[in-house]
Amino acid sequence: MGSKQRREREKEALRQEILDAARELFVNEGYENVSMRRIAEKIEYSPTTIYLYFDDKLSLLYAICEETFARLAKRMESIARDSKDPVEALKLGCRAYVDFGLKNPNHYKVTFINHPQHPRDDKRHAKEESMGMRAYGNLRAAVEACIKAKKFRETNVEAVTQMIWAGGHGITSLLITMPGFPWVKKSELIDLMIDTLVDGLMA
Amino acid sequence: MGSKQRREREKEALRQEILDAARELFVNEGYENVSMRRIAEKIEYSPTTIYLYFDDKLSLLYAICEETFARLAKRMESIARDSKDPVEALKLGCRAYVDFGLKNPNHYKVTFINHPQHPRDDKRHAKEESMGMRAYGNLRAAVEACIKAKKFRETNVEAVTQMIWAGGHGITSLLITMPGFPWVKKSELIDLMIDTLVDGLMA
DNA sequence: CAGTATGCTTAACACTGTTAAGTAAGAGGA
DNA sequence: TCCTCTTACTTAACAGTGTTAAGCATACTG
Repeated sequence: MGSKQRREREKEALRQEILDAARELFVNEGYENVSMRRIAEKIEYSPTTIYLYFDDKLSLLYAICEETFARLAKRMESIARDSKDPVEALKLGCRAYVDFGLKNPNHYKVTFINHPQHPRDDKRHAKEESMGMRAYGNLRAAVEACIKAKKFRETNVEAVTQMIWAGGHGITSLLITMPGFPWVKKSELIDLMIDTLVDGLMA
Repeated sequence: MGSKQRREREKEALRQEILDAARELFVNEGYENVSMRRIAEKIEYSPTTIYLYFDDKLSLLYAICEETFARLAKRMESIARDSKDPVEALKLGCRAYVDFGLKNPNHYKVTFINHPQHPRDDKRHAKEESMGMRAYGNLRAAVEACIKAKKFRETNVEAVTQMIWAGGHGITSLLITMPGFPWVKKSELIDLMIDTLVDGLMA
């Protein structure tokens, strides 16, 4: 009886179909501008069908964010591998992070800016953010490499990592959420931030 | 006929009452968790009465944000006045900004993080953000003073101002939106950011 | 072939922001 | 004082939201 396996395959396929539809809508129009009914319409099922595959709208979002995080983490890892100089690697990693955010603004919004948290959110949180933690770990490793190579002066690795993250996030999020503001050239702003932070950390 | 004036005074009083109720609810529970009906209930009027005083929910929010901005701008200005050293003034200003955000997280969320923009948003935007621009102007002036005093090396004032803002905003927004993350001590993180940026900018 | 489990849908609930229409009270003029 | 008209507010409703409970076929199992 391969029928059971086939049905399970079909179930998984529909799950993916829902995910794909939701991702496209979320990314193009933003999380809160997309209704469950619209997602359902897109996949040509009834709205309630989605609830057979996902707990709620937020879970749908979390699942998509995980994918996104995975892509980001992968990119950061390949940068770390390909670079020789640890400082250069860190800089490239930061740029990659910001660029990633600017290229996927709605994704970024949803994962880092709005970051809607479930009411009564326990193990769910930790699990969904595993990929995010992996990306954070990459950044931390890059910082640690700079310190080990004596390029940075000895300091609290955790704090420095978080500060650099905050620097990148600050630029990314402001550029995304306030597009009407008279910003200077984006790349100038990004480079200035990264260079200034790194300069300030130099031994 | 003083009756006309009296009625106008009463109208203004109700407007303030609405604003006060909305502010308290927004600040305590967050913008999107508060419904017009709840605000109405609090002031003991029907929900539609609010629409006689404000265009919509977002306008209510904007009005409140203006007040908040004004407070922030005032604080920053007094810091600028009281400090002698321009670099110290800049540092204190940044700290004041971050502290302000952390002390009023829901206000900060609503003004800087979510920053909901009206669809078909023209002069409204510019006007509502006048106070924000004033605060930005203060920061810019502080940066300019550092450059004029030859403490910072000559650079693009606009870019440096925006970078510093992004640095402060990055920390503030991350601390607010991801309270579950294993952050290092807040004050350590804030000081590290400010000191590192300023060090990186020093002549 | 009967019975049951599976996968999906229809209908509904309790909300949301917002608008149109209606009502009651007070002001202004004769 | 009486009538009219404006002002301030309310009630009812619309169109939408996320989500759940109940029902209905289809397909699998004994």
